[in-house]
Amino acid sequence: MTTFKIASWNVNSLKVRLPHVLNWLNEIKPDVLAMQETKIIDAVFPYDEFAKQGYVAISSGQKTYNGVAILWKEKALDIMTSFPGFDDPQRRILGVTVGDIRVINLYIPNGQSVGSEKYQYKLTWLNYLKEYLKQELLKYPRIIVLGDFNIAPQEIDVYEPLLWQGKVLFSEPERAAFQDILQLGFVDTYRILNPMDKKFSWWDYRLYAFKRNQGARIDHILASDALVSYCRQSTIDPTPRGWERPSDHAPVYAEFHFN
DNA sequence: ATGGTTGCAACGCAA
Repeated sequence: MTTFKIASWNVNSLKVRLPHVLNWLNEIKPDVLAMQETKIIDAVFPYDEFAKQGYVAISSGQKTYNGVAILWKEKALDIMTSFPGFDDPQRRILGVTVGDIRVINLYIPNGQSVGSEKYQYKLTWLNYLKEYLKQELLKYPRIIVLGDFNIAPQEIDVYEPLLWQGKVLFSEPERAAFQDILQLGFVDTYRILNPMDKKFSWWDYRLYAFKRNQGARIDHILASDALVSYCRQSTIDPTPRGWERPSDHAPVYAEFHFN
């Protein structure tokens, strides 16, 4: 029996959050950590700090905004950093393969507000994602798609559905795009294993949102149909959100048990 | 209540 623990965390600046990330890795010891909003270029990525804890890092970063990275205990192959035919300067996707598992780390655009240019970019991005995942499923049966989706899939995933109605992160087109992705052959591991739990992964920095637990579940770990039966646990860990100078997102992680 | 806070980097932008 081997267990495989995979995590995702929007760190909102790896430079600022590095101590939190190192502490959390030491405590939870995931096999893989996918990070978003690293906001750091590859040349100054803190590879050595992670190597001390036994992780190899791959970064697809940029200055100031966006940036994704994956930590893994083994060598990763088939690195992918942008959709075919979409020359996007924003570093938002990182796909890697280790063993027989394909991992796709996402920082889906926030969308700013419904109807804005950034919202349109988000929907366009989601279309490219759908096409890409469709192709990936033909190549790899075992896929984990995880990251900051910036989409709360259902009413149970926001603190006050009436307040969120029609708003960015919860609008119908975004939620429909999320369902379309599941339709390709993926399962939201948190929701299938915790059908009634109303827990959040992100809280706005403003207005004491975390203290009031006014948040949304927008960070997800999807498993392809071939992997779902091996997933035994999918968790949100709100603890680091309460630490000093936190990210606005909590880490999430899922555990798979293989024979 | 159309605010509020954080990170970046530079006096605004993105989240």
